[in-house]
Amino acid sequence: MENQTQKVVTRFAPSPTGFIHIGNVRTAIYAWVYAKKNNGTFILRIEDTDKAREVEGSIEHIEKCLKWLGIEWDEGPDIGGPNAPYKQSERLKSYKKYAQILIEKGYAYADPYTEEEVEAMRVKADEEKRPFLYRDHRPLNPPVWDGTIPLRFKVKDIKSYEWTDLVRGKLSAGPEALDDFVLIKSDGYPTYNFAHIIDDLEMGVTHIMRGDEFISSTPKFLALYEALEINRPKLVTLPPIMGADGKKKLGKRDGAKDFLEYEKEGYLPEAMLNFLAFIGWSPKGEEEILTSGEFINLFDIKQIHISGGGYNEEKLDWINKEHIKLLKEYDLEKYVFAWLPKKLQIKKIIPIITERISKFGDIKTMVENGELDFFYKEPVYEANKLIYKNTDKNKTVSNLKEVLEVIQMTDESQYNKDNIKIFLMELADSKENRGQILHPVRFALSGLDKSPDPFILADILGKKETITRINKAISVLS
RNA sequence: GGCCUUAUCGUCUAACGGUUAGGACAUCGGCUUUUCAAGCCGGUAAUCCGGGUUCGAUUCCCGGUAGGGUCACCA
Repeated sequence: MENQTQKVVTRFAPSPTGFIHIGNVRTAIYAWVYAKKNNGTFILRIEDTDKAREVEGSIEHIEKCLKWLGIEWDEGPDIGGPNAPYKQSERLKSYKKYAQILIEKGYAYADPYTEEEVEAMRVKADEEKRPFLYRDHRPLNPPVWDGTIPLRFKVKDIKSYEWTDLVRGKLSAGPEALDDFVLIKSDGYPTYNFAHIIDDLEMGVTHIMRGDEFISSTPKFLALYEALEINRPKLVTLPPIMGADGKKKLGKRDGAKDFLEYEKEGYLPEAMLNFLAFIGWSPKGEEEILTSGEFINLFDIKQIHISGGGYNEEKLDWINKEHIKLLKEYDLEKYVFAWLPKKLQIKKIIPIITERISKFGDIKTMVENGELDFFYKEPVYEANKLIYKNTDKNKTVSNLKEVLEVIQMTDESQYNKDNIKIFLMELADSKENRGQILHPVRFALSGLDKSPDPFILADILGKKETITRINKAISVLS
C-alpha cells in the first residue's frame, strides 16, 4: 500500500470509436490493478466528445472486453456512481462551468477565426519554414464567447515545463510546446485536453495511467492545473507497444486486431490477463505465470517499464497452455467443451487437448485442423502404413489378432486407458520391438501418421468401435 | 523539420557502479518413445557506436546513430 492519506482512484477512459485492441486493454488493466492493490476505486469513463468518430456499439464492446478478462469497475456508465454521469457527452455543464472560470481569470478567450482561416495561417507559416503558433495570431479584441465558436486557452506565461512522472522520472518540455489550444469546440463539446482535466478533478482521480503519446501534450495539462489552481493527479506513463513489425507503435490503422478476437480463438481470459500484464511491466522475481490475484499482489508502479517493446504471440500460446494446466477439472471441462462439436463433448477427450494444444497454439485452430476428427471419421487404411518397419504383412495380421484378443478379453468395467496401456504394453514387450504391436494399433484406430497414442484412442473410441476398426485393418491386410 | 523520449540474446526482459551479464519464449541437441506432440535434461545466442567521469561502467555524463511519440475545433 502507498502512504494512505488519500484513497487511490484510477480510471480507464476510452473513446467509443470502434473496437479496442491490446494496447487499450493493457492501459485498462494497469489502472485497474493499481486500484485493486490499494483498495481504491476504478472508474470506467467514456470520452465521447468527438461525435463524428463515434461508432455505435463501442461502449458495449469495451464493457464486454473488460468483463471477459474479469475486470470490474466500481463506477461507470452502466452502473452509475457518486460522480455520475460517466459519459463526457452528458457532462457538458461541468465543462461550461470551468470554462467560465477560466474566462473570468483571463485564461480563456473566444476564437473568431474559422477552421479554414487557422489552417491557412498554418500553411503560410509552413511555407515560410517557421513554426506556427496560434498565440502569435491572437485576436486583438476577441468576441464574447457564446458557445458557438471555439474557446481557447490563453497561455499567460510562456515558459518551459518540468514535471515528474512516476515511471519516467523527470520530464520536460520547451516553451514552444505549449500554444493556445482549444478548450471547447465550435460544436459545444470540449476537447480531450480540457474535458479529462475537469472529469479527473470532479471524480477525484489520483493516478492517471496512459500511453506515452500524451507526454507531448502534458504542458497543456499542467497549464490547466495551474490556471484552475487544482492539485494534479500523479502521472503514470505506460511504455508503447510496438506492432508485429516491431517498428511502429501498435495501432488500429496498422493491423492491431479487435481484442475480442482472442476470445474467439479460444484463449483463456486468465492467460490473456497474464499476457497483457507483462507487456510493459514485470515483477521483481522470475515468475512468468500469474493468476489475477498474484498479479494484483505483485504489481508495483516501480516495475513498469520505460521503453516499449513488441508482443510475442508465441509466448501467448505458451502462457495459454500453462493456464490450461492450472484449470481445475470442472473449469477445464467447461472450457474445452465450449469449443467442441456436440459429439466430441466427452470427458475422455480432454487429456488429448491439453497435451496437444501447443501444436496449434489455440483451441480453435486445433479443432479446425481436424486433430480430433479421428473420433467420428472412419479411417482410410493403407496396408503399407499399417505395417511397422521390419515386420511383414502376415506378422502384422497375427499381431493385430493378438491385440484383438486382449481387447475382447477386457471387461467393459476394466476398459480404460490405463488398463489398456498395461495390457497392450505387456503384449508389446513380448515382441522383439514394441512398435510391432503399438504402431499398427495406433494406425488402425486413427488412420493417421500423427495421432495421440493408441491407448487413449482405444479408450475414447470405446471397446466396440476399437474392435471394429482393428477388424477392418486386418481385412485390408488379408 | 522543431520539441519530447527510448536503446541488453532472434523476441520479451533481469542485473545498489564490481555477476562466468540471469530468466522466459523461440531455436538447436539429448533423454523418453509406437508417430506427432507433451514432459525432462542440456547447448548456441546480447549490453548500438564514440568519447568522458571512475580503481572499475550494461549501469552516471556528453556526442553520434537508430527507433518511437508529438506538433488538430482526434483522443
